[in-house]
Amino acid sequence: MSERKATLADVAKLAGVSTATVSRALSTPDLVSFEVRARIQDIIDQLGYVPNPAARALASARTNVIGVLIPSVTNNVFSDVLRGIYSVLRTSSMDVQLGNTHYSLLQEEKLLRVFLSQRPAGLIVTGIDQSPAARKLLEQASCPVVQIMEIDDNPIDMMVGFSHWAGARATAMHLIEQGYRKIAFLGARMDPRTQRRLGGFSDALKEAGIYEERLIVTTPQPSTVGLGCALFSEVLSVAPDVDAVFCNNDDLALGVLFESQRRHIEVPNRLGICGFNDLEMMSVANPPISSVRTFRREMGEQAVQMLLDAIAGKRPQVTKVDIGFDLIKRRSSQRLP
Amino acid sequence: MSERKATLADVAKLAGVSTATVSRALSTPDLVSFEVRARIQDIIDQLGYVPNPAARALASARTNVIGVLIPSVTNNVFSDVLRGIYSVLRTSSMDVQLGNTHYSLLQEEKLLRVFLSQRPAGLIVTGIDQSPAARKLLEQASCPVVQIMEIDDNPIDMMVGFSHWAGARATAMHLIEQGYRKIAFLGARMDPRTQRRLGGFSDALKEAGIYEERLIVTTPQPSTVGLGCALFSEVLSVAPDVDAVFCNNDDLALGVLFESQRRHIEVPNRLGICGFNDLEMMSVANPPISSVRTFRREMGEQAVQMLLDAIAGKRPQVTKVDIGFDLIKRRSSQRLP
DNA sequence: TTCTCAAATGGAAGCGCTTACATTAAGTGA
DNA sequence: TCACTTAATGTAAGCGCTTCCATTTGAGAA
Repeated sequence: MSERKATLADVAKLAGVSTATVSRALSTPDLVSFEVRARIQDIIDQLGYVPNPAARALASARTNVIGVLIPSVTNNVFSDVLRGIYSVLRTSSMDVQLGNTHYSLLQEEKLLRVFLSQRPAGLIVTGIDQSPAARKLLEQASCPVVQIMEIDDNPIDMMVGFSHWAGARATAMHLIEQGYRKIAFLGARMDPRTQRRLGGFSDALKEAGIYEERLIVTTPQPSTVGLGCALFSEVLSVAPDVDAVFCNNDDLALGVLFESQRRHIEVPNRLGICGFNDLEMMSVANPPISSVRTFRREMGEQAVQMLLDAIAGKRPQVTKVDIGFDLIKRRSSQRLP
Repeated sequence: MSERKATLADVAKLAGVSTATVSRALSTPDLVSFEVRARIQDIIDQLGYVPNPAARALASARTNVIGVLIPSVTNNVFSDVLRGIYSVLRTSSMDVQLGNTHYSLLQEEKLLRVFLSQRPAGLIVTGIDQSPAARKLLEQASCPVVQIMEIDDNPIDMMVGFSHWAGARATAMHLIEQGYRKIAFLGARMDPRTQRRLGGFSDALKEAGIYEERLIVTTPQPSTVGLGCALFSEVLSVAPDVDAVFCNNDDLALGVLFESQRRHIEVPNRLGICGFNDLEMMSVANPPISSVRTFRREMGEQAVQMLLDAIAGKRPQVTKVDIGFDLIKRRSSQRLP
C-alpha cells in the first residue's frame, strides 16, 4: 500500500503494451481496440492506478481545471453560485480552482495571472468591471471565459447574468405603485452591482419625481443584518417621514424589519420594505419580505455548461444569457388593500 | 504578448546562468549570491515569468496545494471556516483545492483519492467520522492532515475543533436554569455533529429528569429558516405545552422566532429559544436570540497554521486544539427577572 | 495479385521544472 | 604552504505523462 505509486508505465508493462497505448486508452478510448482496452482497465483497477495530473498537464500543455474568481466566499450570493458550479462540474472530469478576490480589482488581476499561468481549461469571473489589464489578460486568454452575475453589450467572451439596474428599478416602481413616496435606499459594500442597483433605483424615483438625496444611505462596510438596523436608524434620524426602504440585499432588509419591530413601526402600512436576492428566509419572515429573486445557482450552472460546451468545441452557442430576475411581492411592501 | 510563455530556461539564458541557479533563486534564495539573485529577479520581472506549477509538481514530486474537504459550500458555518483558511493562506504561497463532500462519506473517500493522487502539501478534512477506508488513506498520507470542527482522543494527525456535545449540554443546562421544563430539540440534516449535539442535549435533560422523547424533532432535510417554522409547528401540535426550544442551528432558531411571532407566542416568557453557531443576525433579532458562539473562522485559521508549521517541519507543536465555544445568553432565553 | 488505406500499436522526443552530483573558487587553520 | 572546508554555480538525469511519427497488419479496391 505504501509502495511507490503506480505509474502509467507500470500499467503498460503489466498489460504488455506501450505507454502510448495506455495513454490513449485513457484519453481517446476509441483509438484502442476493445480487448486491449479491457486488459488495460483490468490492470488499472488492480493497481489502483490514478493518473498524475501534473504530468498530464505538463505533457499536454493543458489542464482540466476551471478557474473561478469570486469576490467573497462568505456571501450567500456567491456560495449559491458556487453550488451551481460544483453541481455541474461533478458530472465532468473537471476540477475547480477557486480564487477569492475580496472585492479588489488588483487582487483579481493578480489571481488571474496565477490562474492563467496554469493554462486552465476555462475561466469564470464575476462581473463586468475588470481592470483594463485584467480585461486584456482575459481577452488574450487561450481558454473560454464566462463573466457571471451581470450582463452588458461588451462581453469578453461569454456571459450569463442579469441587469441589476432593471431589478432595482422594477422594485422601486413597485414601491411607488403601492403609494410609497418617501423611499430610502440602503446600500452596503457598494460594489459595482450595488452601484448599478442604486442607479436603477434613482432613475425610477427621478422619473416619478420623488427622488431625494437625503434618502440614499450607503456605506462601504460589508452588509450584515445588524448594519441594516443601523442604517435604518440613520435614515429615521435624518428623515423621520420615510415610508419605504429599498435594501440593496436581504441581510439589510431583515435588519430593517427587526429594527421596525423594535420601534413598533408597522410594516407594511407605516413602512414598506424590499430586499434583493430573495434568500430563503425572506418568505418566512414576519411579515414576509418582498425581494428580487435572482437565479444564482442557475448562473453558476449555466456558466459551467457554456464553458464545457466551448471546451468541447461546440462554439456556435449563444454567448450571452440574460437569466433575468423575479420581483417577489410579499406583504412587507403591499400597502394597498 | 501572445507569444510563447517565458520559461525558466529563458530566464536562465537572459541572466547568463544555468536553469539550476534560477530554480534555486526561486525556491532556496539563500543558496544564490546576492548579485545573481538580483539579476535573475530583473529578468523575471521583465519577462513576466511565472513558474509552471505542473512542471514544478512533476519534478519535485510535491505540490503547494492544500486540499480542503468540507460537506457544503453554502452552509454559513463552512464558508466562515473557508474564509479563515483563505485569510491565512493568502500570506503563503500555498493554493487551496476545495472538495465538496455533500455530507457523503463515500463522496469524501472518492475526493480523498483524487486529492491524494496530487500529492498535496497538506489536507484539511471536516469532522472525525471518516469512513474506515478514508481514515486509512489519511493515516497513510504522506502529508500532514488536520481534522476540523470537532475533537476527540483519536486524531488521525492533528485536529482543531470543539465539543458539540458540551456546547449543546451547556445550552440545555442554561435553559433548565432559567426554569424551562418542557424543552424541545429541533434538528435538521442530522450529520454527525448534529447527532452529538442531540446527545449533549439529551444527557442534560436526562440528568435533570425532564427528558421527553416526544420533544425531539428531527429531519434529514438541510436546515433552513422555513424548516425552523415547520418543525416548530410540528412540536406545537405534538406538545402544545412546550416551553423552550433548543435549535440545532441558527436558521432553525430564527424560524422558530418568526413562527412564534406569527402565533403571538411570547418569547422568552412563554417560550425560550436557543440557537447554535451565533450567526451575526442572532444579536439583532427581536428579541435577540441566545446561541452557542463557535469559532469557525478561527478553526480555519488555526488548521492552516498547524498545517503550515508541519509542512515547514515544526513538528513539536500541539497536535490537538480545543477551540471551545461560548454560550451567549440573550433575551430569547432569559426568563428569570 | 498488387496497391492503397484505415485501424491499431509502438518508439521516442519532449513538456518545464528540480535536484543529486560534480566542479570551481575562495577561504582557513596548522 | 597544503589539505580541507564552504559557498556558488553548472551538468544532466529524470518526474510521468502526451503525442507526433513511424510501423505493422488486414482488408477492400483495382
